[in-house]
Amino acid sequence: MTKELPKAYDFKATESRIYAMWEAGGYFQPWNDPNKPGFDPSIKPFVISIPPPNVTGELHLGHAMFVSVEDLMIRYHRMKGIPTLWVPGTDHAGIATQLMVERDLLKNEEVTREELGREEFIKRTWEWKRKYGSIITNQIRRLGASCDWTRERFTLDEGLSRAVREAFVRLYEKGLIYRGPRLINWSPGLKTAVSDLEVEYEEEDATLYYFKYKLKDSDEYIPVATIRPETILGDTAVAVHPEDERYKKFIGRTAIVPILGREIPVIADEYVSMEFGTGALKITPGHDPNDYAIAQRHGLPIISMLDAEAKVNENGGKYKGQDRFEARKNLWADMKAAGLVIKEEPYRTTIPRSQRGGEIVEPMISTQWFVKIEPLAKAAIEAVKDGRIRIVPERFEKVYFNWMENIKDWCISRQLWWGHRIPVWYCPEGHMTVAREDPTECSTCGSKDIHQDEDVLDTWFSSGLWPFSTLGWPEETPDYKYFYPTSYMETGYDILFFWVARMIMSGLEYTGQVPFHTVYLHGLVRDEHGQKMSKTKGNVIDPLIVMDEFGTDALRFTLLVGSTPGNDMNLSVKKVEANRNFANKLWNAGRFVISAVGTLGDGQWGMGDQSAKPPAYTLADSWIWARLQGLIRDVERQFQNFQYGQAGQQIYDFLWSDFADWYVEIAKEQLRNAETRLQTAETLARVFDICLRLLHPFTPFVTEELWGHLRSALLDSPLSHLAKDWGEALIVARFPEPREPEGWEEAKIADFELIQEIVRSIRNLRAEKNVAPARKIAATISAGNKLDLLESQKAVIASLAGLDQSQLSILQSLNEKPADSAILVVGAVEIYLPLAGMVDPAEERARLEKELKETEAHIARLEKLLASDFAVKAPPPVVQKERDKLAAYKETAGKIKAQLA
RNA sequence: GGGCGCUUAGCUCAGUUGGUUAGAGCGUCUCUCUUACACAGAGAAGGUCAGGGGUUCGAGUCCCUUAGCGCCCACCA
Repeated sequence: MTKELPKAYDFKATESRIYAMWEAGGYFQPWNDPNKPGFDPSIKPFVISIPPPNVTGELHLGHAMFVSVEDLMIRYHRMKGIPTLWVPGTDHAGIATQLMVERDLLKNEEVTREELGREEFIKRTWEWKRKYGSIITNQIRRLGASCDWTRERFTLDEGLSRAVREAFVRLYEKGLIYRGPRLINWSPGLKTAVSDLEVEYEEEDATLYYFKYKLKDSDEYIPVATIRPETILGDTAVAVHPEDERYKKFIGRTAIVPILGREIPVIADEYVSMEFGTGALKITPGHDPNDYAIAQRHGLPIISMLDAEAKVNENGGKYKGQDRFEARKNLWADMKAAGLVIKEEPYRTTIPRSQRGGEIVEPMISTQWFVKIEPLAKAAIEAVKDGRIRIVPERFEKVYFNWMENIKDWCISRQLWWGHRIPVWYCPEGHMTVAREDPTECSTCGSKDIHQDEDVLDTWFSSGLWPFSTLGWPEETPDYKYFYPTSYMETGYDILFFWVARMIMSGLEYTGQVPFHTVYLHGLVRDEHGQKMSKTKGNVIDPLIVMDEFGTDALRFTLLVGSTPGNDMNLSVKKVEANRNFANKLWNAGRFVISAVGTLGDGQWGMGDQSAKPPAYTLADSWIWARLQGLIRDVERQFQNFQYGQAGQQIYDFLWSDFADWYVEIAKEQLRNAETRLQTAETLARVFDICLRLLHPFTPFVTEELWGHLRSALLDSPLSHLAKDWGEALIVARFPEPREPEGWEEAKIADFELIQEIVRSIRNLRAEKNVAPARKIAATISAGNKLDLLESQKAVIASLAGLDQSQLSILQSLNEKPADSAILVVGAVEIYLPLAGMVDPAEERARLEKELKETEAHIARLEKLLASDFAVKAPPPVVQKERDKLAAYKETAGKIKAQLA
């Protein structure tokens, strides 16, 4: 006897215990490990690198989503018997972490990072990381992530830092990294350069300022419009279109910069649009990318007029020291006073804002480090084009190509402290020493007076190396040799460019191989109405709270089922609740199966007669088995096609509808019968076992728990042979293998479906007539050629339809119709339910007539169909199916007509 | 300005080689605390699959087109 399991699944008592069991049991580590004895290099592993969450992060639904999907992929492959490795780790997240520590310092110690100094600040940040870095990884554990924590990495740890240096130096030596002054995106709040990707363009209300650009020695002027008047201070030309009749005459003349009085040329450039604005353009090469390009073409000087905090610098005359917006106001007022203003008008335009701080990004000239990206991009495009990398869903390949083909050089230096410091040293002579190991002298002149570049690298530079740096690269470690390249890269489509594209480029460049062969992109999780979750909107769903309330399995199942690759999903707590109910349903189905197995050997049912010939399986036994085989085939196909949601949905439906609603109900009856008891318990156990295996990648906790109970129940029972080879934990049990359908399956399914229809039609009528569910009623069935089938299923029909079996007679045909009966027709089967006092002949007639009408409509439709080209052009099996349907309808119609006659 | 996605039951969504009565969950209505489960069971109502056109024997599914919504990319002051 197994001990009684609680009526409701208690996930709280289960999850942490199960997870600890897995982790302690070493199940998360690949069974074929190149660092251990007995390693076989010929077995191909399945590998995923985790998208490393920010080390300072707190769990959100994005994490829950990727963990759910990746853990499903990993568990599925592990259960297929493949050596499986999921490498976990965290990202140092330069800007995010630095900001967080700075804020903390300011709050708690009222000290800025500058006051603290670089060295001390970094020390503090490491302390912070040590203190809080495990929060996120523990939260990921809570989601059930079966990653190999013995291989956990951090982007700033020693090995990865070595990888970053190696990568930098190699690129530099190849001439693919260069340093120089360029127009970059400057974030004045963060006081650092950011890459193009880190700038977000939002359409906002702005003002378009029109003013006069006076010409030298003349009263004439060129009208010019701008959104940022303060940049007038950095103007080095006024440009017009060469064919513009209005301004042609001014080309080559000199204009006077308002207030400053500087003299600048009027130039002609075809970039200028005659239709837009005033048709004349002020050129500020130091603070605008287009102007910068024009200045390059015309050899114009470039003036920077803002400092690192976006305050006007010495080039701005009397506005020096003013903030850019302050200067805008003041300059404009002065120009107004000077009579240079034409007008202002409201204008909608896109404003560049920092992805991180949110403040307006300023284009500025600055000396930074860049990666020459084109050769890298070319190889990365090729890898997807020739199929070495497949992107799922496929439409993102187009997005990928579009971005890669228009990619610009990547600004990789950041004026931050928290990150990988650029491995370049300068001597007083200005020589650069680029080295893998910290040098002690200048490699050119030997000077000992060298200092390292102050900047750190963009965080994405190190995450771009993640799939191989975590495995030991640049060392040819056993892990690297065996597990690289990895298999799937699973992540959100929102970081396709930031991360995926860069991993592909760097993987190809440094390792000469694609870092993974499949990219699977999931969508974003939104709230139940499709709104982006945000703290300000207050619609954030916290996965931790959801897990507390409904359990991890419920959350995982919700995220996996009902969403489609690459599509955003709307999540509501209601859905999670529904899936908590599913976990509970599974639990209780399990309790039933376990108790059925557990009571086998106790003699209560007079069992133990091993000499008796094992009886044939019942129709229900065969049916559920056949349905299960179909399910296994479907699930396998869907896993191959990345249709995890579909697969989960189908398992859900099978479990709830086929297994629980039908088979379990029938099993209750079969368990009461000594002849069918053993086989029923066996079928219950075998089917349920397979369900648990199929479901385990989706809902690992409840399945593992139940499987353990089922296993021990079986081992204590006459069915112990079933569990003999099960092993100790479901996590490493074999995933069901699909089999070719056997010949008998289809017929058994059809037979059972007839029984289902009969039962359903009786239930339906009972409900219609308000027959109390507990009331057993009599019935007479005219079975025609289904006599044998129905006779064999008599007990099933009786118990499921609430009939009194002793008053249920099944005959081939009736000589006389029972009086006072409701009549149901299912194909060729007629069912008479003597419901004295409840049957109104007129009502009955009306019901039958309605049914006849419906049936005849079907017949007409099918006859028409079969008379059309369909019969000749459609594939024969499809046509045959319709013919069979028609025959069934005709039979029904015939029976009803006879009743009505 | 390009590109992509979405539009299916009151709500949120599935529906991948096109197969003929379109599914689920939640919600609604009626019964039932039946010895796995009321986090449940039985039954029911509810959709011209955004509009239009086309291909096909057959279209929610493929093609074209229109509209609405959303997203990504892009240097028009």
